[in-house]
Amino acid sequence: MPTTTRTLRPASKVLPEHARVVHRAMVLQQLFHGGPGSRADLARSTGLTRVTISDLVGELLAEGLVAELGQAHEEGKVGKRGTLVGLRTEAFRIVAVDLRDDELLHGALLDLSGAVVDQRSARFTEPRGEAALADLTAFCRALVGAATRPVLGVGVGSPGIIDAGGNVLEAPNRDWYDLPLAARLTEALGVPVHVANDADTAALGEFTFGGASGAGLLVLTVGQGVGAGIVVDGALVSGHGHAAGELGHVTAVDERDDDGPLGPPLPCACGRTGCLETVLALPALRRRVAGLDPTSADAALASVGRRLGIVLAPVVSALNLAEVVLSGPPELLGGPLRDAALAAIRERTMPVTSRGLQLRVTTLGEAAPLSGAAVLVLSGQLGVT
Amino acid sequence: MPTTTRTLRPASKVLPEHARVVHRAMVLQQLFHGGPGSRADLARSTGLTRVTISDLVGELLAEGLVAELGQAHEEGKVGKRGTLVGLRTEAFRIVAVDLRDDELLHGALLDLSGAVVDQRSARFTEPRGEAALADLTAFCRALVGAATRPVLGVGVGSPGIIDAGGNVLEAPNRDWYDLPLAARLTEALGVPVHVANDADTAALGEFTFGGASGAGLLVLTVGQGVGAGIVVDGALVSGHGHAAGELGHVTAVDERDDDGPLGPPLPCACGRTGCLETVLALPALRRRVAGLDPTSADAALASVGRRLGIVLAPVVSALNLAEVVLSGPPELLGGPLRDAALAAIRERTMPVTSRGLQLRVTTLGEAAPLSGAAVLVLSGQLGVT
DNA sequence: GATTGTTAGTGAACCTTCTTTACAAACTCG
DNA sequence: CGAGTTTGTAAAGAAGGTTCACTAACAATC
Repeated sequence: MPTTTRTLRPASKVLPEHARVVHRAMVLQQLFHGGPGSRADLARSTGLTRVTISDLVGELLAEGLVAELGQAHEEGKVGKRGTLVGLRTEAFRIVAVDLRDDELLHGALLDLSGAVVDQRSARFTEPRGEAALADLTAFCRALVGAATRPVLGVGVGSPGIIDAGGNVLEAPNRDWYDLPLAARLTEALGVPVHVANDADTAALGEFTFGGASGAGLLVLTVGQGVGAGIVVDGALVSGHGHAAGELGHVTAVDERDDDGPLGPPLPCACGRTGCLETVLALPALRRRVAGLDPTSADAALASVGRRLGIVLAPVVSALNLAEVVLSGPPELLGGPLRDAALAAIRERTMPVTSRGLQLRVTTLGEAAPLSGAAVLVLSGQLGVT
Repeated sequence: MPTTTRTLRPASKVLPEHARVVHRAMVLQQLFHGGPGSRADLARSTGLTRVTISDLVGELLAEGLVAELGQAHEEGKVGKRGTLVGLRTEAFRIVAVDLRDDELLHGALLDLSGAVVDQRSARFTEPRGEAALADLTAFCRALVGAATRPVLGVGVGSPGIIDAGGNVLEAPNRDWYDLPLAARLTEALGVPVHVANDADTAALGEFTFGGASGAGLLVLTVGQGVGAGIVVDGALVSGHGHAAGELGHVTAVDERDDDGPLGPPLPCACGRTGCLETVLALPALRRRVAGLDPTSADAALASVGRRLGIVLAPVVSALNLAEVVLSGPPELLGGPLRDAALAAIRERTMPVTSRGLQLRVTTLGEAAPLSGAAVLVLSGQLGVT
């Protein structure tokens, strides 16, 4: 009897063509992360036979997704040289859109390696409701039109609660409720569209391009608001109700913190007080350090970092995370804030938990949300992450 | 192009026989949860064809796992009556062992429905090291020998950090380090053995028998220590380093809580102070309420509940959990403690997070850890959860 | 009571995809 | 140059699913 993995609820049946999809994805995944290789190399790294790999590669060649790159040259190796096969990263384009900003639509064209080929922005005529959707559609259409190569798909990172099918359940910022955004855009553009929460796309971007281990990753996006995307055991956590990662409105400042360096809990847009967002969102951070001398500013940032660490400690412990990534301006998040957060986490969790923990600021910078949206497409269309 | 689910890293190849295993598990799963049904019923609920189901059922009949139970009788339905097929829950036994106690080994024989058929305990001659392993082996052997039906497997819930292969990475209470417990026991007993962390087995038990939704479940085990098992998106969270759920040693009481009803942070066995365990573990709870009149005792329990809620709030938010279950004595955990914890969580998280949240004490009672260990076997051997 | 329509279960033929086996081509090394 | 390796592909075989076709059993209706 085979030792099954500890994955419960298999849910849906398995057909030969599903196996094909999985194996295809494995080949693409290997080429994506491992770079070009011979068919024999692919066979070894995937565990499939050379025969099967030949067949799959033939299929991918026909679709134009991969190309033969000539002979492998390795000195001192006996035997026939393999034919290198590589992903044609330059032959396709991905459209990525970031909807986090209330005023500007941010978008980019990327190739399959995730490199940004073209980047542009547009102003919302109206950032809410059907008008916003119309703006978004036009923006996407323009990006798709600007592509000089076939477009593999469109990835959109949007604030709000979004299910796995790309339906926006609620996005107060855009006044969207129960909007089948992916379906609407797919229909309008004639191109596959994938939509996910902006923090989730950030997490995907970090997972794929940020060198994240994938064993347990939390990406905290710090902007107008605060959100989080979580990858556990190689999969995004969506949560019951698809609202996982809503860390921005967890209480971080108590009444009893009155006397502390942070001052009393501040009122939050959500109607409560002391939410993490009231101290960690960019406007709050900027306000807090404005006009302070460097030493005081550092102390102020550290006090925010400490509160962040206190909120994160239970999450890090519960999930035994390997990595926490702060996504936002490094000049605010990178220094004392990060250090204080990490110190607080270490202080408040077991060594076994904090021992392997990394806490760092994203290395992807500005492009992070767009890279993540691109991963949405890579994952959805090619099975590559 | 098929819309793949958002599961990243397919990892391993898919063969026809894997498909068979999955489909077999789907049939068993349906019979387990849905009770007996005709082959046609199974075809409808699994999505497989009647032909395939016939084939699979034939295989299961031959193995003795299922039996035909006569004709289905439904009034007012046209057509031939189906032959009911049901799991032979009485025909096999599962051995479940709970290693949480430092003095006693707890074990049981269960049938495939999870009902306890026989229950027994034994005293450790020595609860640590190789001696403890010898005790455990003998105890298991006795249970397996006592079974009057074929034993499907042995499930063990143990404290400590345990990987998916049943290797105990570290279990200080038993002085076990890097012990391949599942392999050792399998070899000694000649029966498949599955081992997991006690909190994880508790979570599995709750997931399977406690009517948990499965969309997001955290089971907090409160005993000598405090641990947690987490099921997210239908799978146990193991964590980088397999140490997920280590909530017992998250700081829950701060220095600044000195003046509060809980008093100053207490020293913890782990060397730090103010850990959740120092207020929530059973000894701590009992000590706190000892000799108090009911009103004061309730207040004391509520103050502990509040600290628990504060620790859980970030976790509940981050994972958008559907359900938190407290596993332990209901007389301590059920009343004011639970209420205060839930109140604290509601107070400190967004409505969208707390709205769908259930917080309750386990309904499985004493049998919870053993049921969970049994699920380990059901899951490992039959794919049923 | 015969007929009609529906449902259950199974056998036969076929499809897909993987594997095993076999082989030619290309390369290194002695 | 022969021996041994490695690559890539063709042909045959195995596993497990599906569709199609059929028989059996049953309710309802004429």
